[in-house]
Amino acid sequence: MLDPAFVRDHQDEVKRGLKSRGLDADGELESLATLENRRRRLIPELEGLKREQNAAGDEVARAKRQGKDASGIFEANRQRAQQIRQLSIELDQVEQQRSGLLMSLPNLPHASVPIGKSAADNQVVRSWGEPRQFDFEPQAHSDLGPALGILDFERATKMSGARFSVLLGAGARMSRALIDFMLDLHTREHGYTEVAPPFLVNRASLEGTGQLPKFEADLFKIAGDWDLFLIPTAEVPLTNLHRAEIVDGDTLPLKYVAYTPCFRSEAGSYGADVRGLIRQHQFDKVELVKITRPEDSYDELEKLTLNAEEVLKRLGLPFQTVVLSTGDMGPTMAKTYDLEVWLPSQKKYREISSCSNAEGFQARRASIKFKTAGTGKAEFAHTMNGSGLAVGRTLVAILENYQQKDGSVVVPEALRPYMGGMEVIGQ
RNA sequence: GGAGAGAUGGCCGAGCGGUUUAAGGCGGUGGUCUUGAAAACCACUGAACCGGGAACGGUUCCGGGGGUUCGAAUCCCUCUCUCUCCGCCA
Repeated sequence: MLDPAFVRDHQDEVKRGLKSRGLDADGELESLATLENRRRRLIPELEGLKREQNAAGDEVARAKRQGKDASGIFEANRQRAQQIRQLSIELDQVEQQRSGLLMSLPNLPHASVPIGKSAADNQVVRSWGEPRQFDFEPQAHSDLGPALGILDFERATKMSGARFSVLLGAGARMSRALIDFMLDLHTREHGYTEVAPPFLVNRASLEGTGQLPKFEADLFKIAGDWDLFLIPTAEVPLTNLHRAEIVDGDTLPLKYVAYTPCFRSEAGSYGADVRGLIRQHQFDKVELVKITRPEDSYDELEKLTLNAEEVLKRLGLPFQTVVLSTGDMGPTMAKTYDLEVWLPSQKKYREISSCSNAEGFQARRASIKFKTAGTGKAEFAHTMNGSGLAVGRTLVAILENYQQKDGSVVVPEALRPYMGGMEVIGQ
């Protein structure tokens, strides 16, 4: 949610920001301004009446104490009470419409974000490593994996349907090793606190991070008399750790890392990606979340992005980091870096991590505030998150980048201690 | 799943229709005293919104929502959560 006071006082800036996302919200902003005015007329009126009501209550109490009859003022009180009821209903409606509009507006892009219409306008900010030159035609992971007996799509379809997968033997082992490796790196070297959160969350949590109310269709909801959803990312439980809290400013930045499975229904087909591990209804991810002071958030976003990049470096996987253009960014985010890993079979860099600063957008929806002892009042924090990394896609990248001519796969050195010293899969 | 008891400020805890502007205590902050500290004493001690340049003033908030009433922390309904006992269970 945008800051209502900022929207009220900076109409043009807000219009411009939303237009850069390709959204013409002039109509919404006008309605919002009207509601804002009505609200600010109603509140003082209502408060004045309540003040009178309080005074009248004292008067009755005083009279009763003195044994007098106070029923003479009851008629006036009754009329005022009726007026208060009516105004309250009116104010309620205004506030509901107002917050509905506010909740529907996306975040404003940060000034450093390139303006563009789509992913084509994203900009590469740096790259690392050189794509390997193969002296044979590299296979896709969706061929390599099944051939090695470590990946099985057909049996997954039998038990769960399309876009699920089964990992077997060294494949399952490598997935577990990757999770361990990533968690160790981020907790021991990057200072994040490991969290094991629930995989089911309520509606309020998803509203806090911005998945609801707009994107319910992308989520798996639990059947029966439950208002619970499978998490689409650990960003949801981690950011909601401090929902409706005022945290001690001295503890900032808060840094959390969690491994969780992620569940996304995302209807529709995506060509070749449907075949392999790239786009699944269920996938594993190690997620980084930070809650920071507003003035530190862009520094912290840079650090968080580097923390995610470090995983790829240690695994020896070539990648590039791109800053998303205004047209390609998610609606809750003010700035997003994607890490894209090299996939030899596609001869392309493909997204493996997304690191974003939501600024105060989620903090306002989820009411995450901080306050430093002695100095002033509670203030909304900034929140950010990034994959560190998507485990399934990392497995894909390893299989494809470390494959050998005979179809075996070398285990990256950094991962061997986590796999009982295994050096090669499939020999 | 069954039976029962609860939810009050940072924490504990009183209040059960109108001097509650939420008693009292603990904790915290500042001060007095002291060479310093402790103790004692004094003062202050949350959030949201509205008006205002600010100082400040006002309204709301006793788990959430709804109702009864001139008036609700207090009465009624409902939801959520917590605790105790029984059953089941990794």
